[in-house]
Amino acid sequence: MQSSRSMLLKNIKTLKVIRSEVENINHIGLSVDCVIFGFDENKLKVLLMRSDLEKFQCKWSLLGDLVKPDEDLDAAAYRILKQRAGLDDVYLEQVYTFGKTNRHPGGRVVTVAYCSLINIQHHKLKTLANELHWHDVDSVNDLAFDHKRIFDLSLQRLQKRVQEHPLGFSLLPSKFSLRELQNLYEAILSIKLDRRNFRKKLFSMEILTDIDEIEKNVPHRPGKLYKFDYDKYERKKKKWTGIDF
Amino acid sequence: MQSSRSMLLKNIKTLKVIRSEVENINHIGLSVDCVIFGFDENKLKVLLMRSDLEKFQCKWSLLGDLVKPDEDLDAAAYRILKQRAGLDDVYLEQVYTFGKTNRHPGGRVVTVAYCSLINIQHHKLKTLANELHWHDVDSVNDLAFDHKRIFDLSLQRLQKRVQEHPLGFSLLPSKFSLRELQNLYEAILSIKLDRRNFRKKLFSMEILTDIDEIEKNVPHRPGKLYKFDYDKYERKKKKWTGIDF
DNA sequence: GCAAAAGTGTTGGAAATACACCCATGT
DNA sequence: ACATGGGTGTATTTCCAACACTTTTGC
Repeated sequence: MQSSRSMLLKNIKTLKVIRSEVENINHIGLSVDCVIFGFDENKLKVLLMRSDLEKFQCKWSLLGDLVKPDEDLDAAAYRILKQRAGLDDVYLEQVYTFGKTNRHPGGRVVTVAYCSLINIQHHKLKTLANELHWHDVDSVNDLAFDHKRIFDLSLQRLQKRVQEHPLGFSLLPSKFSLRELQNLYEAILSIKLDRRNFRKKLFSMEILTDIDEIEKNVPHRPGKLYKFDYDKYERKKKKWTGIDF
Repeated sequence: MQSSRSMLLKNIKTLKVIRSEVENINHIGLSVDCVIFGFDENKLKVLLMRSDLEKFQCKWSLLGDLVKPDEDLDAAAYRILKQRAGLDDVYLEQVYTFGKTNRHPGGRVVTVAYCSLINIQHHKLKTLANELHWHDVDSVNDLAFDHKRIFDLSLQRLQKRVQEHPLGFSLLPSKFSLRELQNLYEAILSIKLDRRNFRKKLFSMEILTDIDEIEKNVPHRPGKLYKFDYDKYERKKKKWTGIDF
């Protein structure tokens, strides 16, 4: 105990030492990159802009910026989304942190990826700076920096999360038909689903409210419209125990 | 298009500008904290040490340190684990990044949490500096910094991951009885499982090899010992599509 | 009336659950 | 002999997957 005590003392650091290490020695830049998914024309989309960086001018990039020293990490993500795309009222979720020393040509910059799902109709882009616009996810390649890796991982994460939580609804208008919902899942997961089983499943979850309206102006029999009932979901959501791999 | 082009030019940054921002303006410390889980005496454990920091001397903390400017983030995690606990040959997985401005009293330090599962018998701690030792997970409270939050989230993540992937095996000796395996799952998930159904499930997965040995020195009928067969798992693991929330 | 998508049930198989008795070993 | 946990099987239920025809609307 005495020896462990002396080791403890040997290694002890004061706040001043830490502060000096951070300010004078450990110059690591910290940035946030946002991967914003949307859904339109039955396709999953992602929001990209032209890179700010001279070197990458011709390449597309995620929406990112350096974190300010007095800014919470989450706050930085929201600020960046607001600044880069004028988007507000959007729920962001942290995905992963990328920290290879050589990932940024301008020096050591570690980046934290955030992702979000938004309804393209409800969140009109308020700026088009840097040629900001929506791209089909399957046409994304060769992004600036390591953004392709970030994008790939975010998409993977989305595919998993969307199966575990009712995130998909935030990509749709608040009133939607079951066909739209199914198209969404098929697009995100790149699979085909059986229509009858899909309906059965969704109805049995009892998270949809039939609002007694139908589609308009479709060149075929109109479908019924539903709303997602968040409260019902909260009450019913399953606890998850059991081994399953 | 012309206006978007001019906006593009207005905002453009050279590498030099970025470098200067990182070095002169954005002083954000970056650290890694490791949450190391182990299993012993039928209890889930976590490795803690006394905080390095004067201010937190009386509190327990995770194993952490600042990331060096020329060190990959993952490498930093492995280095810290080696340095703090003498542990090698351990698989680390990134969990989450914590970035509140006020989380560290020594200034702005953002930390990336990593977690790991190790077999306490096979990885004897090679140092006891800072009173490093194993704590029962349910007796953990009031850690230094925001380490309790980090710990809680890591445990949550572990509980989830362990149901989706055969991670649990790395907490056990390479030869183990089904009872030990079941105890492990019960400890991690804090639930009771039916013994017969548990066996049935595991056998039907065909990921265990019967090595034709039995337990020794137990005060009751000895159980058979098994090994985890990673190759079989790789061949059989399920792809996962379907909605399930 | 025709094209296009909406809406609807049943069945068989697989997997999960619940549950109770005998067996092998150490003391 | 007894205490302790090891080992085993069956019946029931629940969930999932596969599958085809009729209905409603716009044109």
